[in-house]
Amino acid sequence: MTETTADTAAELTKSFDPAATEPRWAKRWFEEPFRADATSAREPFTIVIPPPNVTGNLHLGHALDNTLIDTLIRYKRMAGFEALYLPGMDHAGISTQVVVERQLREAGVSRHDLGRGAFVEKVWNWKAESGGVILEQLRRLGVSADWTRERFTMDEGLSRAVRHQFVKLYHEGLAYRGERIVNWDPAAQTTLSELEIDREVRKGKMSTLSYKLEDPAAAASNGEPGEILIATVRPETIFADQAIAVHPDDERFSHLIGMKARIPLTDRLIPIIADAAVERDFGVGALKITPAHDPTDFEIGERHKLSRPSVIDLMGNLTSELVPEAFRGLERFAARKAVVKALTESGDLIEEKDHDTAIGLSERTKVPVEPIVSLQWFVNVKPLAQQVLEGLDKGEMQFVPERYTKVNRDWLENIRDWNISRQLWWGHQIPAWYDAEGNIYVPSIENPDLDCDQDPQYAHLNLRRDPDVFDTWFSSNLWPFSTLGWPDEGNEDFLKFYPTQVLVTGYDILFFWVARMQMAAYGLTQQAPFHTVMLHGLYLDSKGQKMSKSKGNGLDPLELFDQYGVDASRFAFAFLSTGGQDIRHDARRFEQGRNFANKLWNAARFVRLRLSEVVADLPESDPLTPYIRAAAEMPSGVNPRSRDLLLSLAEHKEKLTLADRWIISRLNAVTAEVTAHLDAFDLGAAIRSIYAFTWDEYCDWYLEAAKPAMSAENTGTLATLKLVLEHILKLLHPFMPFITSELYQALGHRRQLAVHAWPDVNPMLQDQEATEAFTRLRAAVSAARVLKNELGLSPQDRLHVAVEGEAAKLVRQNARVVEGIARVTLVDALEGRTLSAVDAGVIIRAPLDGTVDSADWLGKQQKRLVELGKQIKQAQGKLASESFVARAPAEIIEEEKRRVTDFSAQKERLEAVLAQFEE
RNA sequence: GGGCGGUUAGCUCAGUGGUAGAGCAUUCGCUUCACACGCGAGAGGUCGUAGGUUCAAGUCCUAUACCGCCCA
Repeated sequence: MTETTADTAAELTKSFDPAATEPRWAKRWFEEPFRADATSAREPFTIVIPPPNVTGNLHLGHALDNTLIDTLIRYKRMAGFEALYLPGMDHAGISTQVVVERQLREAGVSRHDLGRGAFVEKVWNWKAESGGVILEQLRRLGVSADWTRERFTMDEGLSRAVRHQFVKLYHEGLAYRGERIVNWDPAAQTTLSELEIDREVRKGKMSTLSYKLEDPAAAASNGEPGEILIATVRPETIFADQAIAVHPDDERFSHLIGMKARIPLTDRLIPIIADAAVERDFGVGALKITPAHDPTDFEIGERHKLSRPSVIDLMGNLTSELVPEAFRGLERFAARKAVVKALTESGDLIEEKDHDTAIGLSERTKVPVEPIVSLQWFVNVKPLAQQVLEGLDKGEMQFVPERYTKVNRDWLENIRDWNISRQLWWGHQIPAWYDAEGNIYVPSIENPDLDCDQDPQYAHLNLRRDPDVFDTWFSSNLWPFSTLGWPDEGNEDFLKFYPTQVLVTGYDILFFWVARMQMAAYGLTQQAPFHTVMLHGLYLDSKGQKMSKSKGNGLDPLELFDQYGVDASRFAFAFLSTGGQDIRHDARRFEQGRNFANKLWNAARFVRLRLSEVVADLPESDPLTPYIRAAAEMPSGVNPRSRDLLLSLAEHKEKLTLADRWIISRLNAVTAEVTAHLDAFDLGAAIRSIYAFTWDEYCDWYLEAAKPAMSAENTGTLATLKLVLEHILKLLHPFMPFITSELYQALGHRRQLAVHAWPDVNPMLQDQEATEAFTRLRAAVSAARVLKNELGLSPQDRLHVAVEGEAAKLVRQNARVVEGIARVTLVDALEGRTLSAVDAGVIIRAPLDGTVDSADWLGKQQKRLVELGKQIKQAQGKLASESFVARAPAEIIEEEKRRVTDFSAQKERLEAVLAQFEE
């Protein structure tokens, strides 16, 4: 319906269509990535992404993570930093191997049929074909990553880093091979890390068993003479018992310590020992100690020098000389039943009661994890943890929110040795070799890259390489520096971009990943890997529950992108992320983002439309003309820098209306606010601030106030319209990169918004006078609107109103604005009875006609009077208090005085208005 | 058992010392020439409970209840 000539730019569509905009920019940002320049003089700002699994799909946690990262990166890039967003993936040892093995199984082959070399090749092929979907999904999010620096933990360089790490730790004596208790997955036949285990509470039984004392004359107070009762949830492991433990201060048992008792169903005697780790309240107070099958028992066993025979094999079956023949070969859960039955028959089972037992399930195979003692590679991480703790003491790293510092510390202070070997084929094979006697050979510090079986000095030994690979965390712990070229510390990327500035991730991997990166970084690079750790909460479903595959309550971010748009989703993520709090999914936030995008789109559309209508009539001599014209005739080469323009507008206030001056002043304040929030990593506060300014001030008030001044001669207003919009786009760009890029281009800019400078804050732009005056105008408009509402008028009806009060003059001077926004006509005086609305400094009167229910109206005004009276009394009360006047700061006292004056004036006026109804 | 977080409008959440906020929902009125993914005007909270500090407490301290998470 708007008449546009052929040479003006294409119109923007009536509403924002993410699908028409987002794919174009996403493609561009992938094909022309934001390459960080290691040779620039700019200060670096680096964030490495938490590498997702190569097998993974994008879930909301990733989307949240990367939105926050990209927001910080885009902000810092605009603020003049050499910003590097480094993407990549990890090889996810067990998950990937499980995926490929499943495929093989479907084809009727096992990995053993193929052999190691061929299997690993298969995995690489799988990766090439179907791995890394997640990075493609990530691109939809519009991240400004440097894709030329994409890394994978199995890459040559990163593999070399892993090898160097191991060699160094080995020669320092920190990496060692030994028998320790590990988490064993009997189905996958490998050890697991804690993160690969799902903890669940299941209904189980706690059994009370009777162990007969060697000395029948002795007696424990918790049973019959000659026996001691113990509690256990795993009766099938009694054959591996090495002791019975009681608390040293527990008087029920103190006389028994040092005695022996017989394991039921066997003839074996075990000692009764005292250990403070025993919980006196648990069960009957005494525990059987089975060092080979329980982590706590293992530690107690260490303290008491107990041996640790195992009765459960790697398949999860009972197989040991210690096991009576009747149970030998039984699967562990079948064995439990059989043992319980036998104990019942022998009378040694005293009681069995329901007990909620925490069990661990293998995340990949869903099989209960078996703690077993096994010969594995471990790292003694205590010295490394110590270095991290010292770094924390020196303030070399900060956590946002700060409270996580303590969690980090506690974990580092109570750390256990780390099992790093995995019985898998996919991963970094451990560079350790063994000779016939079992002696260990590891490459030298001087030449870590030389395999021992290739080393001439070992040629005669016929060395065999350890078949195991490292835990995936043993490579992802190097991520902040292995991705930047380490161990080559002379590498220009490493020199420029390490250490990184911020790490953004969920608090759930604080221990697994963050702490391990800290330890690796201090150990290998002698410094902190990042200055700030920004932790966000978990993304929960709308009921507040964790999302999981087993619950089936997962939400697909890609569907949210389809439904609301990516910008809207990013808006929601930022809006919802406050203070590391968990985030409960709320579709309304996505709708809000979508609506906001549309609002902004239409504001821009409106501004462009109006500018294009007047473009032909713009005065050629006016320096603002080219700038205004550029917005209407895109793309244009002539588009002065908005920073300079802003300053020149501030210097030439005569070209500006009150509204122009007000919005520029507000823009300046909001820029300061948003910048401060971003610097404090409070992205939620930043986006809220931009949202409120854009909608409530720019759209609702400024655009309306500017409408009467949108003609060719008012170049100041025309320029302000465009200028403020451009600044909004800049402030919003880190959060909503697609729509802002699109609109910025539509305002006549050739270079994409992402590479433009972040707006400055300039005290010169503050305009207190304009702000106060415009606030009065707003009050007048609101008052007039209230009257129109009370009179039941439709918006088009031109109500005649009169203005009184101290701001009356101001309102008359700006009659055009007030009349335009409120759709009223200002008149000098009104006759007869009037309704009125009273606000700070203004009173708006309108003639009372027959349509209004005056009793209703009067009732409302009476209520208002009472309210005002209360406020006045409250403020007066404060001022009457000696202690308040003596101790409160002067400005607060002034504020209270002002309130009294203000409210009293309002009250008086209202009373005067009401007086006319009293005849 | 130890630690942490939460408890604010019907719902989901902001708000760290100075007159209680947002989005949605709700009531009334609007196809007002950017936007009904919208505009205008309303209604709706003694901020879990009990003490305390302070001129002033949703905000700080102590205790307590309930919900959730982490560690053992």
